[in-house]
Amino acid sequence: MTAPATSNFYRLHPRVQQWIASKKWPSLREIQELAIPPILAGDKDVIITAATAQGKTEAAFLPVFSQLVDQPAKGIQVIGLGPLKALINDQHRRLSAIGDCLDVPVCPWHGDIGSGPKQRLLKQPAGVLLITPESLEALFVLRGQELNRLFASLSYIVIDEMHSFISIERGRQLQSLMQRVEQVVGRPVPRIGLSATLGDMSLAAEFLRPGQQERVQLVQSFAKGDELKLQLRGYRSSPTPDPDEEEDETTPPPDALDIAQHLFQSLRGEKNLIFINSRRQVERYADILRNLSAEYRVPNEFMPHHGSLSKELRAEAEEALKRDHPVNVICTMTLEMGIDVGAVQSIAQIGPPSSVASTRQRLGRSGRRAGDPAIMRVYVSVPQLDSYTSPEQALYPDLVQAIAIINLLLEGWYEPPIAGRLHISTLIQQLLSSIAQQGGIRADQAWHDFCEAGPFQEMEQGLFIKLLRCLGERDLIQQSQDGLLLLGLKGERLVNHYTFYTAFSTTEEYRISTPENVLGTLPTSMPIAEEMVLLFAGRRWQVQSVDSEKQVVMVVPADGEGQAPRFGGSSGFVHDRVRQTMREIYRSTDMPVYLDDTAKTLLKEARTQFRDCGLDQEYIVGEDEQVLLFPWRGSLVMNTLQMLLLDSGLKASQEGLAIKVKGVEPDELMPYFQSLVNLGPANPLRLADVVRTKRSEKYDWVLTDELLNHNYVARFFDPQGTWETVSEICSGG
DNA sequence: GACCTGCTGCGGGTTG
Repeated sequence: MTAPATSNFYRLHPRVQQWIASKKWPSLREIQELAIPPILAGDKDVIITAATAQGKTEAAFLPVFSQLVDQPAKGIQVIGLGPLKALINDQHRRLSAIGDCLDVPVCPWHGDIGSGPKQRLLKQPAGVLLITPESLEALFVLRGQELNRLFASLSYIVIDEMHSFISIERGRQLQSLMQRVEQVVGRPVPRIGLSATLGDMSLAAEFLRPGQQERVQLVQSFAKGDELKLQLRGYRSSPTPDPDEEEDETTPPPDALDIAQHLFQSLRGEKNLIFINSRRQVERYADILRNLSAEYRVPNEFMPHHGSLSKELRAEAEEALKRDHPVNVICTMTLEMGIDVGAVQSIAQIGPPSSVASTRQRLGRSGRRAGDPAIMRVYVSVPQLDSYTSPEQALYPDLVQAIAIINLLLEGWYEPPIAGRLHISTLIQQLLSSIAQQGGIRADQAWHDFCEAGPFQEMEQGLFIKLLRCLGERDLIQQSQDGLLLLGLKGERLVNHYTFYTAFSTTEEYRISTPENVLGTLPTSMPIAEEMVLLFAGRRWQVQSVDSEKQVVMVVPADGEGQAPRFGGSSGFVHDRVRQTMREIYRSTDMPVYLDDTAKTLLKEARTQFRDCGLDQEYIVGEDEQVLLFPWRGSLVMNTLQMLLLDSGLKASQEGLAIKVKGVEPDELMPYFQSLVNLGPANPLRLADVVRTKRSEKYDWVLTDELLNHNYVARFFDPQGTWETVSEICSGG
């Protein structure tokens, strides 16, 4: 150890010091030093944030273990929550290495863990429990009466990859579960959150301890990651297809062949990750690259990995990454975090990334060995301009979005958490779960625990009462003589099914299978016919039979051209800041150094097209009988603005960066916008009536129109931001 | 044209 005498190292328990000494680490990392005092103090919540591969897990757990050795107790002392089963397995491996030396048991608990270890822990609760939010939910529902015995001496709650929970249903469930744990033990338990990509620290603190940010201490290391090597490669795609003609689904477009050719030449013989924005594209590239390998008579080193592949096929790709052989895995966000893939030489990203945070997360997969640079190649293609190209497409939005995201990444900015969502669906789950856990709850107590002093602080009391009434009418809950809320018949059925434990909703799927192996799943929304040739799991298959009853698609290996499945789904939100940065890039003349020659030429063209249609001066561009409005804002403002226009009887649709309005002239829109400015921010609830499809969360089917509207507008509208945008457009700023 | 995550109890068979 080269640590100075004042090092916090010496505050750790001697047995923990011994363990560290046995590892022969040259010294503790900065983040590991800094985390020791606040965690040992045990009177505050702590956020630990540092670049990837800086040892955040150890930063949290060295002082946590120190405390456990210092003050041994019966019962579970630490709950470690993680977003992925694979991550929990990985943490278990790393932490039990320490725990074994200190006689502190570490128990993994999730759906793939057999009943043996679970029963042993229930019989003899001790040490560290590593668990998913869903499995913790199951413990509350099924073992409500035993929780006190299990958790009475709980000292810490640790959340791994905290960013992956923030702003989504699962995160709200996690917050609620932490609060319910504290209620069971009757005191606050220090919470420790770990992440590399938290945008706004005060909002991250708000997530960790809602309403009590002052309790949260930030431990941040500014130790820079290693060098970053970056290239953005530009490609021209084929001419925009005639919209009247059917798209040919089986022949790859020339730009995809060019990109695949470059991947093939530059990545073979190494170990790399290739990120693509959709599962369909993963399958297309896997097919092209397999064919290239066959053409050149070399072994295929490209394997697909995405969420619709079976566990076995995914494990195969993961195992290949761990072995000491060249392999390139083509994946969606499935390999953004999770399994330790070891050292990969580089990251490729095909198509524009949609968020800064996920790009940073992907980049963290490369250059993990000290001294190795992180390498990322971004491939973006733009359409060939012809008579079908719209002015919006001629701005090459994909290219400029990729540049905007890279620039924001280099500035160190990440998307902050989204505030204001009601999460009514998750509140329903938590109410039902809490009733199951305790046998019944009082309405006023539930209001206090979940909303007034709990994680659902955006709910107003009036709305909460309406929700209880709605749940009563739908027979999810009922009220007993003495005023206790109990489960209704339907509520009972929901809670007793194993799908209850997840907060997020899922779509119906077919299983796709050969006589020997399950390959994965396909959404039932996809039209499938017998004889059809599909690209799946990096190979070609012919459909033999479809069993709609058992929901199974049987396939056999096939030759010939096939098409990649459409998996459906919706794209992620783009943040306002990304769109505003895009506008700055169009207006600037700076040429980013990481662009290749084609990308430089394309950026120059995009800027010329931006000026030529007057967007350097105006927000609205006229085109015969229709206008394109460029608000330079993210998804929420775009949605709100589109609905405002539709509400006024205008034919408005979203076209990438722009909103297209048919049948008007630019001059006619300005007086309308001026009236919107004068009226002030719109009433979003009235606007929600315009929207036809509002169900997206798990229990939305339960809600009355009024509750559904409230839930929808809190999630998909931004009236204030939209009013500011319209004001900006009117003032010409 | 568009991501991802997760889940229990129980019965019946096999193996040590």
